[in-house]
Amino acid sequence: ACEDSDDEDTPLVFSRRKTTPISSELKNSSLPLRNDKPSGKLGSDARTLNDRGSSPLKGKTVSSSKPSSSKPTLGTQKSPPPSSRNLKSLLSSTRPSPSPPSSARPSPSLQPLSNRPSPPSTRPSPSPPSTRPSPSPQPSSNRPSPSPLPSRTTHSKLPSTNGASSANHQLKKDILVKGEKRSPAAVKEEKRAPAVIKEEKLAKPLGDDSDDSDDDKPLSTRCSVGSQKGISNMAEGKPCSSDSEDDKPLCARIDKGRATAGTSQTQKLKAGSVKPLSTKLQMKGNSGTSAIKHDDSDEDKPLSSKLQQNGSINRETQIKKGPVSSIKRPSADLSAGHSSIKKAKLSDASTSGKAKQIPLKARVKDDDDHIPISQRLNKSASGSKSVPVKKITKVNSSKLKKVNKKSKKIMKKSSYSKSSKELPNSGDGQKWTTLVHSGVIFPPPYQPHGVKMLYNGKPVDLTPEQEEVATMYAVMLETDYVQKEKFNENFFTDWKKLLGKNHVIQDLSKCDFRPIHEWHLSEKEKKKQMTTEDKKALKEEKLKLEEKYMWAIVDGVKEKVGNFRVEPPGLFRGRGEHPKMGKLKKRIHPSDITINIGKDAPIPECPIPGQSWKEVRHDNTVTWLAYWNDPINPKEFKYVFLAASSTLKGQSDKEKYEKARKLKDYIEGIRTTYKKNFNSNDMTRRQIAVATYLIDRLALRAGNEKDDDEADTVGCCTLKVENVIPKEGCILEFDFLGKDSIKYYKQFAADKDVYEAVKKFRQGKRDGDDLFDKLDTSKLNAHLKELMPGLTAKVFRTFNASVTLDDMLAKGVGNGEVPEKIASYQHANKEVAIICNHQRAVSKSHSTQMDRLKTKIDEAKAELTELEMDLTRAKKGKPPLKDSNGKQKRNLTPEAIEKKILSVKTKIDKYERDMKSKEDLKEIALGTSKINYLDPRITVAWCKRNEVPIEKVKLFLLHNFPILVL
DNA sequence: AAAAAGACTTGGAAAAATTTTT
DNA sequence: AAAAATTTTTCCAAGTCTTTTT
Repeated sequence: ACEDSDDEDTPLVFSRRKTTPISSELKNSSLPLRNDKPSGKLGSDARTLNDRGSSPLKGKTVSSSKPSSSKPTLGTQKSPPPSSRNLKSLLSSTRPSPSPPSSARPSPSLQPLSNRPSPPSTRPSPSPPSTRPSPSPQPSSNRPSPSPLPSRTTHSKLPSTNGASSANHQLKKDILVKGEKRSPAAVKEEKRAPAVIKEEKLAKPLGDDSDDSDDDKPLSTRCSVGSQKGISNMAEGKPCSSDSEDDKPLCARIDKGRATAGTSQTQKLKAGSVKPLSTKLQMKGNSGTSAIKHDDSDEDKPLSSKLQQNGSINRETQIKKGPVSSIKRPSADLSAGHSSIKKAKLSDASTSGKAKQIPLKARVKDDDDHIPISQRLNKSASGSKSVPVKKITKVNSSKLKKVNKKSKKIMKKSSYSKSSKELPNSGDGQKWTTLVHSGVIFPPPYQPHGVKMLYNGKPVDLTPEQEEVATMYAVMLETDYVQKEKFNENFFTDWKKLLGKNHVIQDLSKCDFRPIHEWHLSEKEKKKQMTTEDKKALKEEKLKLEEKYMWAIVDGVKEKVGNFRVEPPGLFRGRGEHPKMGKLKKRIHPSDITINIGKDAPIPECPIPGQSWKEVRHDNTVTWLAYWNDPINPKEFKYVFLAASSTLKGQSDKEKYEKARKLKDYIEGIRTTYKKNFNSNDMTRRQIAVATYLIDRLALRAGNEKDDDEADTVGCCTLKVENVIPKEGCILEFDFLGKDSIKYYKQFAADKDVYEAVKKFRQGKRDGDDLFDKLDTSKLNAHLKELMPGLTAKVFRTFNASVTLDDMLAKGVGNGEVPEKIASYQHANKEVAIICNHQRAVSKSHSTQMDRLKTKIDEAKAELTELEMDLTRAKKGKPPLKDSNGKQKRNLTPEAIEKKILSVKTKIDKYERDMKSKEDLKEIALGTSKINYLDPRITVAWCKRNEVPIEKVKLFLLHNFPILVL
């Protein structure tokens, strides 16, 4: 009975496709495709627009993507933009709850605990705050010698507050639909939908069903329930976890104590913080108000329930508002418009939006496709300009309807059977039925520049091949790589092969690449100096050349291709201490490339005359369009896939989030299970239990085995004895290099049993030995799969992210203005990034920028002082003093001066906030979590609840949210 | 069962595009 | 107009996890 989720999804998917075909001018247009654009990919759309794109079609000028976000007044007040509606409907919950969004929900407040001042990071490590991957040697991981200090910056970030409890979620409640009108057709569609939803509900294990039901129920009920729950949860939350003890207080304390001076904030401990998810989850299950079955269930479970609800809701809404949805989806809209109808803009003002006129090419021509999402959103928000928007009319709706129906049916059938996995592809793993694309594009051949490098101070003649490689090195002269021995060694080895044994160049240290480097710089400068027009012309030319490679037609739908450019030759830039850094990555030729394409599709012509593809396949069980063997690691492949905005990717993305949601229903049982095994006599079981615990609580990666010819990094299963140090008070200190050689440092207050188990696992081993000697990822995942179908270690990361996001957002934003709300969203995003340990190097200009802000604040403060003086004098009827330049200022009334004072104060506050947030985020990377971890549905629901236009949350512009869109 | 293949997702940094400030 | 700051894309490396082979 799990399948429900699928059902939900389905509709969406279909809708996209339905979106109707747009005729894009692209060559492909002839085909029967629909277009991609609207459909699913928001992000893509945006890009398209910007880029060049695609073409514009009917002349509408599409406003470029940007416009939307920026300036225009927020869309909030105005009638909700179409897009928003859609989203809302989707996410939001179900029904049109009459209640006003915000008001209804229970206040999230509750957790007194949380405030812990997060102490500055403590970490003992003297590590210089400098950025991370400093080449500094400290391979803690391997050797026996325990690594001294973490060289890189580590950040252990603790989430300061813990979100442990958090209120529950009121997502559902929030959802309101603003009154948009739906087209009749839409309505009809809606009706159908319901059935599907119900089914889904049933399927879920725990309380899912209830969720749905809840939706239906009256708001009031829900609300009350929700609030109660919230409370209960809170209470429960703490208690339940033994963690609670450890977590917060201790950790915090500890951290502080140990805190090292250097990097501060980031590295705080996080024990407490980590947990949130779990606690929440647990709470749910337990939550008290049992009386109301359904309701409770929904509300009780914070995340899961919410999510589920959302999902279900979304569907419903969507369905109901068929029209609306169509609107949202760019595609749909587009489609409609495209063919015949491109009437004017939508009726609503919103749609009209002012399009910014972006010089971007993309929109220029065809636009339909591209415009979609972003625009819509934007438009509504921004004012209205007259941009012609396509209207979605009956036609669309009708089309949509049809499609939906079909889709629904299909979905049901297929998805039904299997609950979890393969929604998209019908059973056998088939990924597509027809696939048409143009292959790949190759980098231009090398153009010798003739600039001579020096050897022993004398110019050296090089053949073009030799010069090409020398240039690759010369270009990297300002990077850290050239300081690394391994890099130089590998480079010289490969270059020497080209030079030949008896070449004059025998020693890299006698080589002087600066002439070539300078040439490179001047070329760069030249480019920079080109006039805008020339640049534009150049770009267009490139676009024209690449245009046909940018699209593929999958099952009749035009989709964007991700990386159709074959990687150019270069020197391998591995991360961390990669043994292969500096090796020559040789040029890829057509004879290295295998193409995958539909059986009936024309085989792409090989772009290089006289050469041919290595192979052409017609494998519809995979999604790649082409691949070649990685020259650095011949056993591995480089694939050409569709862009993230494609339906195919969107689908799997959705499945990913769906799986995380499902985990909520199982998490309690899983936790109970592993706790039981913490003391198991069976060492393998015990290790699995502890590893699962760490993955659950700390969101660690699985940790597959690695070869010796890769950088030495670890994940959970490959943790070494030296990476986990038991400290006083049940504290475990984690210190290791994870993916991309990013340092992970955290002091974590573990369960007593886990703490003891770790000590036991360490016994009799040396620093470099595996902590979990009886474990590897396949065993761990095999075990997880027994607990929940489809469960693997990485699902916990997504799950943790969802719980954290949900929790943080549930805390509420008060009644601040939109910018404040956005800040709270960003804060939530930051917590997720912290949990996932997503870090970035501090930018070189960081300190400069901070200084600059500081100066501004000082200036503003000086101004404030002066104004206050003027005010005092004005009240006494005296004229203001002269300003710093000795000029006489105008006489102002006290009221006017007070007004000025207020504005200066506001300005100061803003600067201070900016400064704080900049400092807080200097080493945290938000991008990855935004793109890969934040469930768009949660974001959309939050936006609705808080009346924040989603375009304000950049997330949406970035990717496809097919999901949301659903 | 374990190693090798294969296919796809996740990540940080660099580059490019935009926007804001000077 | 130029420079600086920011945001968005691109690039491609580095993981995860599944499937196939040995």
